[in-house]
Amino acid sequence: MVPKDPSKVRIKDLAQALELSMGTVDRALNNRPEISAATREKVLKAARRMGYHPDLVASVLSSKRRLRIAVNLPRGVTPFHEEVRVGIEEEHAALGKSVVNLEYFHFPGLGSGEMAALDRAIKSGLDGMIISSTADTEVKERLRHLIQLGVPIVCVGTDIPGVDTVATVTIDPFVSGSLAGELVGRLSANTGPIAIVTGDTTVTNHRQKVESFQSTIQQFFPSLDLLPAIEAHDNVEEAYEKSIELLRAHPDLTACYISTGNSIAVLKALKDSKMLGKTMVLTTDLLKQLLPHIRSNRVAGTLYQRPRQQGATAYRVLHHYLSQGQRPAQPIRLDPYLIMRANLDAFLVRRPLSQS
Amino acid sequence: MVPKDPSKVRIKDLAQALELSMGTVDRALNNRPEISAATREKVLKAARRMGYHPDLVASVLSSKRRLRIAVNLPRGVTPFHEEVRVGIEEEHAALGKSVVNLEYFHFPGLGSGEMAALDRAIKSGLDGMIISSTADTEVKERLRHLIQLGVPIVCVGTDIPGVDTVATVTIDPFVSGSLAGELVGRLSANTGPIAIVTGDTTVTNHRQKVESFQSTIQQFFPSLDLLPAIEAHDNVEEAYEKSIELLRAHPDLTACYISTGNSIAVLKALKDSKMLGKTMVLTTDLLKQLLPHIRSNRVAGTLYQRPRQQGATAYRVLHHYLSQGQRPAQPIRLDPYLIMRANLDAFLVRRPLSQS
DNA sequence: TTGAAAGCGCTAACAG
DNA sequence: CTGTTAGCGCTTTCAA
Repeated sequence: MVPKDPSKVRIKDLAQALELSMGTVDRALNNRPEISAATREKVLKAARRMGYHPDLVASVLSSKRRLRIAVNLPRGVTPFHEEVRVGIEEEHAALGKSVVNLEYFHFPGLGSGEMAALDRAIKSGLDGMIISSTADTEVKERLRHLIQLGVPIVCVGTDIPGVDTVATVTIDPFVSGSLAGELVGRLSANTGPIAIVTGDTTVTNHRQKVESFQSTIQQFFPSLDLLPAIEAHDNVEEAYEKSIELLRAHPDLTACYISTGNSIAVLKALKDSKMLGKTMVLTTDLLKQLLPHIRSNRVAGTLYQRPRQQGATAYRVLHHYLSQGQRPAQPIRLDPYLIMRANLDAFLVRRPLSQS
Repeated sequence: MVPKDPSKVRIKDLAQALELSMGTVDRALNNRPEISAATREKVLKAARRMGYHPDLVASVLSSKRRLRIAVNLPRGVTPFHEEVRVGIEEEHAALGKSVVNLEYFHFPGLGSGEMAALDRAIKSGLDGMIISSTADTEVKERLRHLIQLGVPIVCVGTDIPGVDTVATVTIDPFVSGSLAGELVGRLSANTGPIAIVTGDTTVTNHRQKVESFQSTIQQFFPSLDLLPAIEAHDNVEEAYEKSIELLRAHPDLTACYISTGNSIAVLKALKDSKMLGKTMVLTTDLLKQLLPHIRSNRVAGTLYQRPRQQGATAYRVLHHYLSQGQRPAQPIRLDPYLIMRANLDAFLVRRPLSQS
């Protein structure tokens, strides 16, 4: 242990140097309204010159308020979001629960009850919000409104086109897509048709994955026959129907890259078309039902999206923005983990899968 | 924002309930000596009963001391450790510099000056320490002594056999080794000799990587001819000599997995033996000199060890131990990133490589 | 061994 | 618009 740095510049020091009161200095430093522009400038300049840095600990202790972060996520349907929630919770604990109040607003599924949950959250008053992607235009409208009111929103999992979030945390679509391309190219026969099943190409993140995958195949494996991307819109039926159709048109499908969470439906279509085990399959999620397929190599591998880390990072970014006012310059992109037959069990040891 | 929880139990509440002073309660709660065993028990019981939880923010603000964490790492030789340092620094900034004082004790290389740096650190007094692996028995002796004095030590990068660190942060050797095995098995011809170059098999982490790799090959690719592991002891000359020897004995080497940071020397040996581009190579680091080899596919891929994340995690774990007294039950293991030709550039975009 | 009281640096309520 | 002052919950003297 060591004594606190005595050379540290405090509000009191600034106040003395400028012959102002601590209250005034505080007002200038924290952008409070009750102060003249002139004094504010003077204070800010002095603060910069003297090297003032706010002491967050003291600030938190002193203010009788805590930040309120709302978490709007579907509950009980997608394992991805269950994991995201765990990550948020863990980071919340690590960063100190005494500073932030976490409040969950669940809804039963993507697109159902989302609006109501959002309205509840808004009504309860909040300083920031973590959400997952949404395609609902009405929801988007509300989000834009929230942002206008100055409430920062962090989106986790995908981006939301048309909504100016403070940050967006996703898997790196370029790394993911190009690695998928490389693996498909190397691990499958080097001729024949290659399919890619995605969510919705109006979502930037989805589109970038597709494009990276495609350009990797074109550049390094030109002998493969790249089929147009299939959009399944995160819908089980749609994914199944379109996959069946695909397999009818291409009964010799060499490989299939499922770039968002639709693997189960696609696998079912493969099975029903008697292609399971013949077509090389690369997925991006890690569901319980997927494990036997990976073990038996019917699924060559999965580019795990690390939902827990995504949740933790989203929380952290929002926390940082709320306490320091800095938003990340770039979208935040995590690198995927490659999980295959051999490393699956070593991976799972440290990472109990949530049910479903 | 929301008012602070008014139902929170404070020291003052305990004091009032027990008809003691805040000072006495504080002494009991923090294991200070100047208190009778009887009152201490009474206080602790009441604290538990009433659900008291210390407010760390207030505690830090009030105490005139800060934690002192020493970082003992080589400087200017291994890019790995440069990155580890960046990670430590970032996490330090994120977790609040006002709580901890970071102090660096550098030394010029693994095994040189390490002892002196350690002694300087010890003499300066410290609450915790982050170090990297060491093979030096004299250094280990000192570390054990430090631990006996109650100074927690977190080891980053590898483990230190025989030293009871509070935590050890490494890449997951099982995931890493088995994934390497899978990739070697799938991406190389399925016959011929396979080599593995490691550091030092007395280091648990190194041994586990080797064993995972071997058992994966044996289980899934039995037609490959697995050669005994080569130990290079993180020494450039040794790595080169032994590789040359290896290649003389096995001029048809199918693949080579370099499981610790010796890739450059091994690649030089491959080149000098005219085998570069013929033998499939899998590495674990990401040096500047390696990039052209990855781009040209002479190196099939690298299982990146994420040194920055390792540093950040090490800091975080130590911080947590120092403030909460909890040590992780298990060694902390990160999963590697697979980097290949196609995703290399997408990966580097967000991650400027340090020089050398 | 215990109690009383003065801060840590900042915020917020109130007065001017 | 600005100044004054009383805390936030805990630690740390200093006195008893």
